[in-house]
Amino acid sequence: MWVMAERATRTRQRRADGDRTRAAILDAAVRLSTVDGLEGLSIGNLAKDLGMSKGGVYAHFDSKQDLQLATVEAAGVIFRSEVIEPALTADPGVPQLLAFCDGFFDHLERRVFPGGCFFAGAALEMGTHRGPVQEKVAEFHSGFVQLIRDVVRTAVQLRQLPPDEDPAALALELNGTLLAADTSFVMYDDPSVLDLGRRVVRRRLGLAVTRRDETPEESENPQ
Amino acid sequence: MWVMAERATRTRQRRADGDRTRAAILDAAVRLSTVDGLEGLSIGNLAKDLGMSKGGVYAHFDSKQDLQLATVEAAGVIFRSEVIEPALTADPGVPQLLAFCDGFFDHLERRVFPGGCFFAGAALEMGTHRGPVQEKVAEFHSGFVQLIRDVVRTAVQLRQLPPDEDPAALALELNGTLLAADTSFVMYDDPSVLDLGRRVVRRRLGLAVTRRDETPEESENPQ
DNA sequence: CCTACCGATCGGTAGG
DNA sequence: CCTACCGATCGGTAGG
Repeated sequence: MWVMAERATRTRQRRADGDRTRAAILDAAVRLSTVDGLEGLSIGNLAKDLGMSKGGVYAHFDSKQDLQLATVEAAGVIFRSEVIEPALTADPGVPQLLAFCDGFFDHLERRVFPGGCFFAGAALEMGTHRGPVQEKVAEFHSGFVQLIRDVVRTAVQLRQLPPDEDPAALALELNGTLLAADTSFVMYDDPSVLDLGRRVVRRRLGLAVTRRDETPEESENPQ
Repeated sequence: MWVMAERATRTRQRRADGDRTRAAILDAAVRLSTVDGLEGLSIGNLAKDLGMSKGGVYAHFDSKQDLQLATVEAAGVIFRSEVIEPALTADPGVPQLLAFCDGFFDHLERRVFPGGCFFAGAALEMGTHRGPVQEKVAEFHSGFVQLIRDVVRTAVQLRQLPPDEDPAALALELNGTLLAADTSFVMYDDPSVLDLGRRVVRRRLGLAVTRRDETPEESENPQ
């Protein structure tokens, strides 16, 4: 009896170690791939970063593509927990839209990913290389855009936005502002573009923008 | 006398051949790098694509970085002639802003670069790799953004846009819409997102958006 | 999870 | 503009 228990414990322990190692590999893979890209990520570099051998990495992933797929998955888990889920606790409609965007700017500023938004980079890099990895990135991207569209639709129903507001159009605008801010932030390493992004989003959602040099009233379009 | 003339002709001919080869290399380099990235671009692949040897490529470029710098330069010349310069023939202010954006959407649709906007990809890829290449990409990027800001300022002066319009904010919004459209276009290979982008830009610039299912009057914000 | 190895390709050079 | 080569690294495998 104790033999079986002992063996079960050992198996559980070993699996737990394996899972921890796998998680550590993926954590490093997500980090490195936001800097070097999903293609630029190499098993050799990854192993060196972790202080282990290439064979050790291959014990957890059958191929580079397998590693890339798991890396996209792991990045999605991080993005969901760091950006999407916190924003979903805000009130439905415009407050949630604002929370998505602010959460995005914040995750850049906190450098959740050292090379900027994982999915912005992955989308442009893998968009030209059709295959399972591109499909997984596209799936996440379209899910995020669809989520924004749904919340815009809710905001319209709640009369927080005008009835003719096109959800797809506003989703493109908001997503675009996030992408442009990410690009400038990565390029110039300057957080001031994130403040500009925050102001743009507030104005577009019809919210007051407080700046030192103007009163909220002046924000109204006088035409 | 004829010897010098002969030699000059030969030299000119040889230089012309060399220039033509160099231009052909850069044309292929721009094309390949929008698909594989500026780092993913390899001298071997480039030579194979051109049907020449690696040594032939190294006869024109001292190093990969030298090739990358020339590739960014060549992409800039293409982007200027295909997008920026045609737009500058439009009337100053809002018409020029519209022309920049329409020109950008058109250059995607015409597949001037097979892998989408060269600079969108290059900015995200090289943003995390500081050096001469990143600086050249950043220089072009900031020049484009500055150009948009200047034209917004002109539009405000011409009273085509409200006096409180923030040039930096509108530049971020327009640039963002272009980036979001590029990302979706590359990812899903679907030109319909370009039409969505065109509508978004027109609306943001206060221009009539004609759609089958609504009159321009309905586009006004009823709040 | 390791060492030791495979063929292919990388950026780059020598010499012509 | 070519061939022939360099050391380093790539993704991946074998065997333990």
